[in-house]
Amino acid sequence: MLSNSSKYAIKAVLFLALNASEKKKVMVKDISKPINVPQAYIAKLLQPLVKEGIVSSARGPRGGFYLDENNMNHSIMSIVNVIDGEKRLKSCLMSLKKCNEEKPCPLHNELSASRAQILNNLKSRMIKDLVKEVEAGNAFLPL
Amino acid sequence: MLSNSSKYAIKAVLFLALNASEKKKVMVKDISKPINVPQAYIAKLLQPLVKEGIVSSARGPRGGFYLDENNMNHSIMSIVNVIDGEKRLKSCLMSLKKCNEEKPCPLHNELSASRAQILNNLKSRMIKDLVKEVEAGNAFLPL
DNA sequence: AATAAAATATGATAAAAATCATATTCAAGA
DNA sequence: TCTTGAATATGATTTTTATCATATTTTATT
Repeated sequence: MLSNSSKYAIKAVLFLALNASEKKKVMVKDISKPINVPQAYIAKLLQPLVKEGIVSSARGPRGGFYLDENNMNHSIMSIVNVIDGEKRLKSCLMSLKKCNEEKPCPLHNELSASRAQILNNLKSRMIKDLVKEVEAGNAFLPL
Repeated sequence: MLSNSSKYAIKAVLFLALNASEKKKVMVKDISKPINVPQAYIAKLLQPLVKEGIVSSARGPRGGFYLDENNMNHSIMSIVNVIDGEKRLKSCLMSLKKCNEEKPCPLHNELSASRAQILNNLKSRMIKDLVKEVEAGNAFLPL
């Protein structure tokens, strides 16, 4: 459902949301260790996120990555879409092109509801919402 | 969530359940075309399923694959487990080892319920159940 | 017994995903 | 303006997954 890369990206974004700010930028090497993802790998994943405005960055000395208010208003799904592309989440569980509500495949009926729940959730939950949950003590790191 | 291989395997099993029997065995080449999976590939996938008793087979002239009553009593999850291994479905959406009900990751709370639904479904639905749905006209092929 | 038709076993190749390495660009501070 | 510290861009390597090919074994049929 989610690629490894997407999972890593989500972890990195969440980590930044919780631990960085414009005043306190965090360098890749200081992201990679706590989220347990190779530095070069996460560095590469961050690029398209910066380009899409989900993460902010600054080069040079005292540079690094962080999230501002705007960045935090992106959904979790938007992260996945940037990294994995749109269709990964949208295709049916069995990847059947011809499967739809009128002519559902045998797995469709039972699974599509719970699947839709997951997708809705990823779409409607913003980064800031997850941050709030952690701050309220209802969810936890480390990632 | 499901590998390509698992999806193919499920398609093949379903196809056999609907179109083959001990009296009317079906050869790989006659499976591969309708389910739209390369012959050599599906042939390989069928082997472990035969070994695990999810599919029946016979060699030689008039040989082929089919499902008997016993075979049909396996769950969809059992197919996935044979092809992808047990842990693929079991690991958390984010693949976080430390994530659990006591210390859920930020995505856990909202997602675990719908996820559990899907898994339960795959576990409790037997091949014969899907066959019945198709026969009743509530679900459709082609796959 | 010999033949032919099928699955089975094994391994080779190709494609995609994940990981690693390095050169380039930009910005801050001296 | 020079140096240094950081992201950024690009590409190479490795690993995994998917796909293809072929030789072997089994069994029904003649």
